Order: sequence, then C-alpha cells, then structure tokens
Amino acid sequence: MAEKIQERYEDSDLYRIRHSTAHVMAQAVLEMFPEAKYTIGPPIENGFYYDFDLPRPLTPDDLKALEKRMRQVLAGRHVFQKKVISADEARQVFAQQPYKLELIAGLEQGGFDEYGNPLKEKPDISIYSHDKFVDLCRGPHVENTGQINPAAVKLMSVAGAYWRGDEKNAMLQRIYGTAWRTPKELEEYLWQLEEAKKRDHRRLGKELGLFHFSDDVGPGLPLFTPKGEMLRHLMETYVRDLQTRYGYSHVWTGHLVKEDLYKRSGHYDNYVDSMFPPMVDENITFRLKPMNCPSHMTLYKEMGRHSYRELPMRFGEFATLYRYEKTGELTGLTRVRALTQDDCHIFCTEDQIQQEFTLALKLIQEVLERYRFIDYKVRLSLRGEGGKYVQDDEKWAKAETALRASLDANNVEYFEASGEAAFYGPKADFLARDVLGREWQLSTIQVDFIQPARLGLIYIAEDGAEHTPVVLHRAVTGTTERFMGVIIEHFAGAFPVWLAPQQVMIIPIADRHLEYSGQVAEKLKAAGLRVEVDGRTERMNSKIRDAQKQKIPYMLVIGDQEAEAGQVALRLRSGDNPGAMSLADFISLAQKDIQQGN
RNA sequence: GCCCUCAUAGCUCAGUCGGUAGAGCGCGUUCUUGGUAAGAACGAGGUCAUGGGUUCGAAUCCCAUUGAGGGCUCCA
Repeated sequence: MAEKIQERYEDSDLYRIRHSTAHVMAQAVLEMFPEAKYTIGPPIENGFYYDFDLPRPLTPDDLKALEKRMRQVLAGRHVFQKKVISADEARQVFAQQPYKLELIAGLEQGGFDEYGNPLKEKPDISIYSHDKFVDLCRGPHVENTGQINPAAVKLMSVAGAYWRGDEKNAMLQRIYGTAWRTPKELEEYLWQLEEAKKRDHRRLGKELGLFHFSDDVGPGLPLFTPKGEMLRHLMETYVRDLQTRYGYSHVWTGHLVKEDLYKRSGHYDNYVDSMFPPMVDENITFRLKPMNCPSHMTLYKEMGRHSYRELPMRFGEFATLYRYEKTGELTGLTRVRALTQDDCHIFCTEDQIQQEFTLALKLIQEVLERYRFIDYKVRLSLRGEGGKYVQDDEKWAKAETALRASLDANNVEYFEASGEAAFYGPKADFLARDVLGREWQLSTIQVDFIQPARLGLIYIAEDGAEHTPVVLHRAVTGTTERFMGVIIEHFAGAFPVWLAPQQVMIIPIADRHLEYSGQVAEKLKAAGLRVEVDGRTERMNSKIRDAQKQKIPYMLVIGDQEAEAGQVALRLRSGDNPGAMSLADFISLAQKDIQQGN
C-alpha cells in the first residue's frame, strides 16, 4: 500500500491562517493597550496563542472586544508584507519592545530549529507587516487578511505563562485562540470540545459513583467508593494474574522508609522536592515512600546471597506511593498525590537484559490490547544536557546500547527524545492514544546500571566472583489511579464486561417478581457475575433508564412471562434487545463476552 | 509555586441595582404494581467554602485563607 504523504503542519494553509490570525489579535491587543509589550505568538495544535505583558489582567469582556476588533481588521483585506532587515534595523523598529530585542539578540547568536537544537546557519531576520501592525516573524502568512474567515475565528481563554516557560521569568498573559478554514470546521472543533467534556473522567467518576475528593482528606487524595474500588481491584487483579502467568512474583514493602536509603540510592538528590516532608522520630527520619526501587533492592539484598542460577528475579508490587506534586499540577485522577504503581523490578545479568525486555514487552502489548489501546508508539527516552543525571558515561552507554538492541530485536519502531530519561538510566516509554486522540504515557521499561551498584547489590556468577546485577524497572498500566482516569475517558464510562464494576442489573417488573429475581441473582453470582437487583418501587422504564445511565452492560427484565418460563429478558446498554432466553443461555453469553474482552 | 477564573441544597445550576434564598434531579413518606430510557402527590433539606472588612443592611462590594478548574519553552 502506498504511504500516505502527509503535509507538514508548518506547510499547511491552516498554519498560515492561525499564524496570521495571531498577528491580527496582537494588533487588536496593542490598540487596546498601546503600552503593551508583545512577545511571541505561534500556531499550535487546534489554534494559536500570543503572550503579552499588559498593564492589567484581561477579562472575558476584553476578549469579546478584541474579537470584534479582529473581525474589523480581517474585513480590511490587508496584505501581509515580508521584509528582510538587519539586526540593527530590527532593533530600531522594536526599540520600545524589550522582549523583541531579546529575541533579536538571540537570532544574532544563531537560531534554533523546532526541537530547540541550534541551527548551523544564521537565520535571516524578517518582519511581517499588515495594516498598521509590524511583528518580528519568520512567517509564513496568508497573502491578505481577507483569506481568514472572521466567522471561523474565536478567542478561547486567557492564561498565565512565564516568559520562555521559566518560572524565574516574568509572568505574561497568554491569549489562546482558535482559527479554521470555515465556520463549519470551527463548529466541529467546538463540538469536539463539548464531547470531550462529557467524557471527562472527573464528571463520569461522579456520575457513575466511582470516586470522590474531599477537602477534609486533602488535595490530590482520592477516595474510592465500593464501585470504584471494585474497578481498581479488577484492574490490578488482571495485571497481577497476568504477571504471575509471565513468571513474575509479588512482594510487599510498606509505606514508610528511612530517608537515609534515599540518600544512598540517589533519589534524595534528584527527587526531594517531590517527596512529602520528613517525619522525624527521635534519631530516625522517615519519608513516605515515593518509589519502590530502593525498597525492592533492599529486599533483594536481605534475602541472602544470590547465585546467577536464581536470576532473573522479578519483583512486582501494587504499591501506593506518595508524591508531593505541586498543588497547581493536581488534576482529577490523572495527577494525584497518592498513586498506586504496578511496579516491577527485574534483577538480572547483563546477558539477560534482552530476554527480560522481550518478556516485559509481550506483557505490555497484551495488556494494551486488552484495554483496546490499538494506537501507541514507543519513545526511547535518553538523557539530555542538564545535571540531573547520574554521571557515569560508561554505564549510560551500556544501558542505552542494551535498550536499543532489545527494541531492535523485537522490531519495535521508536523515536528518540533526549532529556526524558530517568536520572539512573534510559527508558522505553509507551505512549498510547485514546479514542479522542490524546496521548498518554502509560507503560515504561527502564534499564538501570546505576542504583544496583550504589546500593551494593551482588550476585555470584559462574566464575565464583561477585558481580552487580542489572535492574530493569517496568510498569504496565503505570498507576491504577491515572490509568483509571484514562480508561474512563477512553470507554466513556461504558467499560467492557470483564471490567464493569457491575455487570448485570436485574429489573423485576412488579413486587411479585422479587423472589424469582433473587433466585436469578444468586445463580448469576454463583456463576461469577457481578449482579444487583433493582427492587425499588419504580416502574420498569425508570429502572431501565437508571441502569442505562450507569452504563451497566446487561439488564435482565423479569416479569410474569419470565418467572413462569424460568427465563430472563435481556436488554443491552447499546439499546439492543435480544429478548427472552434461558438463564443458562444468558450465562454462557456473558461468559463469552467476558472471555473475548467485550 | 505562579497567572486567570470559579465556589449557593447530596448533584447540576438560577439568584436583577446590596434589602437575610430558588428550580430540576436526587432523598423521605404515601398512592400506583407497571413490559424496554423518567407514574403522581406531599415533605425534609442551605451559617450562600472559611475568616475578616465596608455598610443601617452583604450570597451580592473589598481583603485574606482553603479548595476546584484553565494555563505556565510546540523559542520571532
């Protein structure tokens, strides 16, 4: 099949429309605030933004006024004109604009490509002007403002943003906008946003009664209802059983750890800001456990001297960890302070890395498929320039080589990203796309040559000498909490039968059917199904509606006919109505769905 | 942490110019015993997030605190 040639976003007319709309918006803002300092305003996915330094905060009314002014400008059919100028000329044009002057100085040093790597050639400095507005800009733009449909443009929101993303810099005001070719495209985009809102796991979590947050307990600390805990249990049991099948064993290492251990492992230096404050007891300082590796490695040591014959050893744990995330970064279940990792540490020899990587990969692939994440890619996360990485070039090189070889041996396609590694080693991260096209980092496999040596792990090799094992860190779903948030949105709350906290709702039509309904429920429970009877004095229609809203896969309606014939009348949440069938038939139907992962 | 927005009944939200609170859903009671997405009536339920201030008077205006949401390097 021919490879579909995809136009680069940067070359598309949408890109030019958005870039040009950003300029028009900047013009409107400068007209409103002549003393405003303007900075940068690039097109982004689905729109554009522009950052300003303004004398006062913007209000929603300001956005309306700006939009109105932008429409007037667009109607003017002003031509965008490019001019290449010298740095000195640019400095004159933007004499009153400190941020632009900083950009000009940067351009003189040489430019950067879109990944932030320095360019070899010095870029031209160019300005684009339209109407009475001039901006330092490399383009490209539409020919004139008439090519932008005023009815396909909308300003979305105001947000704070640091100059160059650095919290040490001044806080600017960022206006987000969106622009499309046609009003219809804009409508569709806005509709998509609405749909995404309906799937929001925070909203569905409440509607389906899965979890809550409470001011009394604290921020980022979710509370799970009986249904929510059932979901957790199902998720974790699934992975646990699978791990057992793949030859992993499970350990338990508690919630508190002496701080000293983290000083030795290197976590203290790299991670202390993300740990909860210490608990001091006389001479001992404890920390809430923010990760498992040091505990698992310590357990490995305490279990005695290990022969190479015992390796690989695979320690899995569903461990609840506590991380002190900044309050501004907490969001629903996707970013919490109490998180349960399906963590695993594999102690092996260097020769075993590839086989262990392959095993972990197979497991991850099976799990992602089970959860219907069909579209995912793999990122090879390497260390970057900064100082947070443990300095040991030889070990890093070794780890990186081993990871690449493993990826290649399994024919895994991957892309590289520098600066994304853990402080102790490179990672293969699995980024899955959900049904709304959003990307989530879920699984990870990491190669660690550093910590085992730091913590003094050894095994006795064939040669009778002590060697340091390699540790692979591996997570499949990542954390139970975040993964739950992701799958709630992925499935829009309609979990596959095997995962649904409640699989069956029995709906008796009248009180006289309660007894038979109870009997049916007992039989279904005995067959391993999660079932409830809706015995309220409500009409059947109302019970169906409620079960439907709860997205329960099977509704079994029971009236005179069913009670007499010893049957159940099946209705599905899809609205399909297979009708009356024997209990045995229903059970085998349900079990088949469960087995097939439906 | 920083910027902006928000906080009214269990949930979703009204509440005008400052004059001490409303709806729908849910919940309770009663009637209704029904055939594939809402049967009816009545009733209970709120220190308007917390603490200050302005005012004759604050859900409403101001300040602080707490919590939630949208953002915080896709470098002109």
